[in-house]
Amino acid sequence: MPVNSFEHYPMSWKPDKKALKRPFYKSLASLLEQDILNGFLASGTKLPPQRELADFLDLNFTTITRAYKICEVKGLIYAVTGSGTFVAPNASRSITISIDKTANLIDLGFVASFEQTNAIVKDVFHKVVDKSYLEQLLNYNDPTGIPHQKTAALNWMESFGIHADQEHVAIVSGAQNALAIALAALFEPGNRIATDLYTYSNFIELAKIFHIQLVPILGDQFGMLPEELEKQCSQINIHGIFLMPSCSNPTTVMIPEFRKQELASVIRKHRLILIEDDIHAFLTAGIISDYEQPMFNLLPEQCVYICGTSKSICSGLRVAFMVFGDALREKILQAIFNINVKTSSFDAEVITELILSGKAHEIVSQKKQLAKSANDIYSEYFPLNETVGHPLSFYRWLPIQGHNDVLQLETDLKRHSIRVFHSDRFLSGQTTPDKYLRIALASTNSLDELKTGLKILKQYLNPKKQKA
Amino acid sequence: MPVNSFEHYPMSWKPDKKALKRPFYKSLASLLEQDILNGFLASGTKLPPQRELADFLDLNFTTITRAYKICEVKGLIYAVTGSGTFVAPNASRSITISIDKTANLIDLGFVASFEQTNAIVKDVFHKVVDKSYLEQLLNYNDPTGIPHQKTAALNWMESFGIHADQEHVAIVSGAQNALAIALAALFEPGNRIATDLYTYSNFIELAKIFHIQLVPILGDQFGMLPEELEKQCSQINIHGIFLMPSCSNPTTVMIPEFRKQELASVIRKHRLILIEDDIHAFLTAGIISDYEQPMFNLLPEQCVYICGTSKSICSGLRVAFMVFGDALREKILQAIFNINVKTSSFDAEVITELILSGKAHEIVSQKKQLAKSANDIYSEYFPLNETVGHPLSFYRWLPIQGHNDVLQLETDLKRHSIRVFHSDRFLSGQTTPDKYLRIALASTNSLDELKTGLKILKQYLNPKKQKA
DNA sequence: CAATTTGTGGCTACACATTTA
DNA sequence: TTAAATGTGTAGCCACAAATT
Repeated sequence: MPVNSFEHYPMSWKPDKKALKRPFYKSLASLLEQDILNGFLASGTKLPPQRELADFLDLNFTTITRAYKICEVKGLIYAVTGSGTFVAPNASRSITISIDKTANLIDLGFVASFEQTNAIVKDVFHKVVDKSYLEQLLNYNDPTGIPHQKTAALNWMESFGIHADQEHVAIVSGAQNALAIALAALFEPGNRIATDLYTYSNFIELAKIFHIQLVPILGDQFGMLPEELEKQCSQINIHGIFLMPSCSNPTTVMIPEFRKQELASVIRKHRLILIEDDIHAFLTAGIISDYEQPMFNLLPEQCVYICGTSKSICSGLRVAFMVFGDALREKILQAIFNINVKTSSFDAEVITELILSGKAHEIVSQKKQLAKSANDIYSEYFPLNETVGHPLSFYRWLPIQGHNDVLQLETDLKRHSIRVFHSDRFLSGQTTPDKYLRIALASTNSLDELKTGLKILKQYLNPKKQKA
Repeated sequence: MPVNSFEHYPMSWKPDKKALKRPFYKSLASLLEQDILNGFLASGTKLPPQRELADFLDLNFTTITRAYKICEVKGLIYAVTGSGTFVAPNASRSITISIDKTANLIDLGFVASFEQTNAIVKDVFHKVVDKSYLEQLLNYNDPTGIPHQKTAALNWMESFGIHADQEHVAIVSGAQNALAIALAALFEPGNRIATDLYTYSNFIELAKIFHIQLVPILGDQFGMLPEELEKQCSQINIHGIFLMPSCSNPTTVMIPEFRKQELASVIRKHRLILIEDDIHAFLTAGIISDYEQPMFNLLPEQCVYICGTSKSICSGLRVAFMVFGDALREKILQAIFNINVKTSSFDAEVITELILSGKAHEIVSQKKQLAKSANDIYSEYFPLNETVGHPLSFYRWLPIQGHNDVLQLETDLKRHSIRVFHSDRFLSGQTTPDKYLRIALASTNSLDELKTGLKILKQYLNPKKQKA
């Protein structure tokens, strides 16, 4: 029997003692999961401390620890030593972001890539199907890419500062696919990966699939703070780190060279595996003055560099390049064979042809121009703070106030024909008081439609000013 | 201190007590892993019982359990209640099978798909690039397939007995990719999946990646034995089952209708999730008299049906169809978005065009003809046992004797310019006394090359007869 | 800065199921 | 058939680390 009565000290969660079956820890975890998914326990709710709940249920407190752990690994709750256990921000729903053309909405949510440039790609298809070696693209050969395709890939990445050889590059089916391969190849369930407080939501979901725990690290305008990373690394066992130095998703933060060096030194010291998603390299290298090199160059033996072509060249062709050190090579190749077998050599050939013919550069400059225009339009509605963020980003990070109910805000805006995502979707760990919206600029059918969307959004967020 | 001295009772493995650091269980697991990977402990070696080792190391025996468990999940060892713990057959190497054109070998190892038919595919490419809607294939839209592509897919599968609607089919990047998606979507680390004793080696590796334990189930000439499945299910908690009813890889066993019914009833009773890999449907439906329907029809709500087009139509275009019940739909779609984002709409369009134009059927009949010829050639060298196995299989399962050292046999044959895989690569669990070779018939550049290969192989396996 | 709260991780105890002899 | 051997799974105990007060 419990020693104390808890009737006077209300606990936020009082599971029915009679509903508990053996094994207790599984049964309790499933009760908690149900109550969270059914909405009885809202995001951010503090759960009873382990010892208190144990006393209430007349169990040993480590049995509660076990139950809480199950829910934590599922991403339903998170625990902070010293302060307690809380219901996670995105506990009750998936935050995977995918395209959605079913409703007739102005899409400021999913980040596409100014699909207007795809007309240029069309021509190249004709050229590729007339190649004499077309038939050689249709078999199982060269699962990581045909040599001349890899050469083109290396050529493409050279302008971003990447230097590698044929043995240390592989062609995979898009950047997201590369992330899945990296997680499968290099991490195990229960491993921890450091990320920015706000990070790419599909990476969060991917981590959930592989049961990898994300450890949010504080940052400033220059990206993740090295001393915060150092602190976490010295406290708990962290295995990897995920960064998008050229332009973080969703915050648009660029990491300058000095910060890259500092971070690299912490990463080196603690032997973390760095996953560098450089999907925005084409918007940054040679354009932004601070940009010197990818972090891969600083840590070649403990880094996977991922360069997707969906944002820069063509989204429908699912092609990305992975570059990796020799120490990681074998594992990554195995994971590629097991998850993809190979990537369509035809798709890779079209990308190759686009690169070699110079059309890829043409597309990139068109996309840059479109990004410039879209950002100009954006700044008409929401003036940019000059000191923060990438000027050509395909999305913007808009601070908002007084809209704490994420689901409500997104739903409300849908009623106004706008699809947009709230910052809580991008939270890698606990919730924060600051709230934002990520506004995709590259997904509308035209810049005019973008204008319409931003106008509606502004009116919604700030109705008084608009009326005046 | 240990109570007994073990100097007189030699244990197969005596870890150095002094090398143990805290935490003991991790330290011990890593010692064991090292000794297995370095070859000090050979496949099949019986490890000391948990209690005995605990006594020797002066630890509690459940600490040993933990250490053993870590290695078991990694696939290094396997435990059998009552009889002990043993080093796994494929502990010290990856058994992923991928194409390898680097050496100049006759490939009887990797199963390709008579790539001679790819010339037919070439023509269709020209037709597709001239489509008016080509540009619509180059964006992020329709991540699970464009409606008319799904219609073609359903059309294609209808002849195999599959009936489903647009909402319950998705296009993914090949059958192996579909398996990865199914495992990611529907299972968790530590879950168990029942398989045949010998099963598709890349599925074994995929299970390792996702930390899913395979439970080998005995079978006979008609496939897995329902009573054996029932026995395992009632003993331990099994979550899923993997079957290739049309033609098991590597054994070429076909499951007849009566056995499908029996298995389905056990699967239904224990609510297993069935992963049905029907990559050989095109060789079976309408050809083999026993074939009536896929198991998906018997268990539509708890089955993922996977129909790859790499073996039947074209291997270089990475396209497979997944069909699933409503209960599994949401999870599978999420996994597709997270692992692939989407599959190239262009590749899917080529497959669609091949299906709609009837060229796919033309390819299939050519492949069947080639398979027939290849099997005829095979039977000249190794007479077929009429009662077992698929007559048109792209590979054969050859019983051998006296070649227990897998690595040695494969290496020896490589020296004779033959690439071939030993049955141990396909073992889902403990080792067996019977030994086989899987002989791929669909991967040589010509049927003549196949003849040469089989001749060398026969000579190697049976030198005396050859001399006579 | 010390005491307290709260979570983490590792080792032990033990009941139980299956297999083998 | 029974006893012994052997692995499985759950719960409890405890030292400790971090954060809060």
